[in-house]
Amino acid sequence: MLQKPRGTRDFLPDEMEARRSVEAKLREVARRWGYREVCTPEFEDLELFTMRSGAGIVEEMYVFEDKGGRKLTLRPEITASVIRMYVNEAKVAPKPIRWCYFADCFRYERPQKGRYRQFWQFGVELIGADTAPADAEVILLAADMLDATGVKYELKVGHLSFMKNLLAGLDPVSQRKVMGHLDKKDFDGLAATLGEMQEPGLARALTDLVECRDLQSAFAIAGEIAERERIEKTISLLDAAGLKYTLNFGIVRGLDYYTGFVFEAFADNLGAENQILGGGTYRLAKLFGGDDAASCGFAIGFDRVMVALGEVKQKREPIVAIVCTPEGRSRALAVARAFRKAGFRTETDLMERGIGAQVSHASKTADYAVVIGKRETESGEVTIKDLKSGEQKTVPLDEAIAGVKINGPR
RNA sequence: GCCAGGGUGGGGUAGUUGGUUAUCCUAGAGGACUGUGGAUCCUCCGACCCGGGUUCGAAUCUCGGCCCUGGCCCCA
Repeated sequence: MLQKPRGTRDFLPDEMEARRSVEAKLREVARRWGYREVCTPEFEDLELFTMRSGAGIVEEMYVFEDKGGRKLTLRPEITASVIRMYVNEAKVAPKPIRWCYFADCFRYERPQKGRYRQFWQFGVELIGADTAPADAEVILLAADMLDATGVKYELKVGHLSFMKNLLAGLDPVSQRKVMGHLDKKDFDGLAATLGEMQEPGLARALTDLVECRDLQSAFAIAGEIAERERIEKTISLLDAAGLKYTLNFGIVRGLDYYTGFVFEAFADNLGAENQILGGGTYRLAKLFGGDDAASCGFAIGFDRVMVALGEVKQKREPIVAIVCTPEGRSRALAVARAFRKAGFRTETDLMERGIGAQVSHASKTADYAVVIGKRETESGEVTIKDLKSGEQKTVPLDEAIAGVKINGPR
């Protein structure tokens, strides 16, 4: 039998309804903050991603050549595409630009809990606002969106300038190596590496910085930082808004294109892959041939949020099954039309079953059965049966519709 | 790429010191019945992940692959 490709999933209606419901909550929050949806191609020139992250990421992507010999790739993330789109289409749009997206991405990695080869991201990008209120808005929006889904998480906020300041004396290759240790909290490896570099004194400062949880201490450890005022202003805006977060100056996030604030959120109840959101401030537009617009954005790992939420009880709408005898069938269609017009999900028998078998089927798939037989056709009424309690009554159509409206799903 | 544990009808399972036609529940289809059959009874549908090996004989033992679950690496 044919199988779906490794790391992909099929979604049955129950799961799709749950996903769409969470998606709708995210969309609604984005809408309220003024972030409007954009859409970019599912595949892009390979160069778009290698330009930014180096040739190494080719191993982690779905790369292919089209019939014209173009090197293309299924997008592994969407920020790069959005910024390319900004440079191509919207350079002169009034700033700030507030955009969001919800779309699937592809990475060729080993699947595990919360990690799939096709996965969905809900992200936002704020382009062209290089201020403390801009940074604060994006971080607050991130929290607002996660809160809307009901997921339990911890938000960590950091800023790269502290670490950059401490590492300013090292060459880029050494910086990268040191940050690798810090990202993994590998302090033994850190001390060893710095020892080799004749910089043993740095180990203590970096360890302190990574464990430090307040701004004043961080400044004390890292020394004077040019962005100090901007950082303090942003943090005070977060505090004033009552945001729940912890400061963490060990967040690295690959550094390649992040320039200032970086933040991540982690779900409490996931496995090894528990990061559900990541973002920060960055400058990518210039790399893609545009102006040097400052940007700030994040992406939510939608599938991980769904895993973290687990089996959530969905609010369900009532389902009506029309049950009829052969002589009632044509009126049954009119009755079904009336229920649908009233907004209810309404299904009729397509199997030409007997009335008993229809009720039997309805009891598994619906909340109400509306019986249209010879008697109802003659009287002009309908018999409505509550499939949970078994109670039924024969009433005018309007009354039956009103009853479903009042009582809801059973 | 590496490690561990798994893979039996659509879902859930029994069966593995090798031995008839692979068990049961559920779901699905059909019938009896023809206004509640949502019951009861009957029938049908449908599985040993794939391939090689050992054997008279493999779901069972063995090797390889694929896939699943979780972990490592990575995580833009």
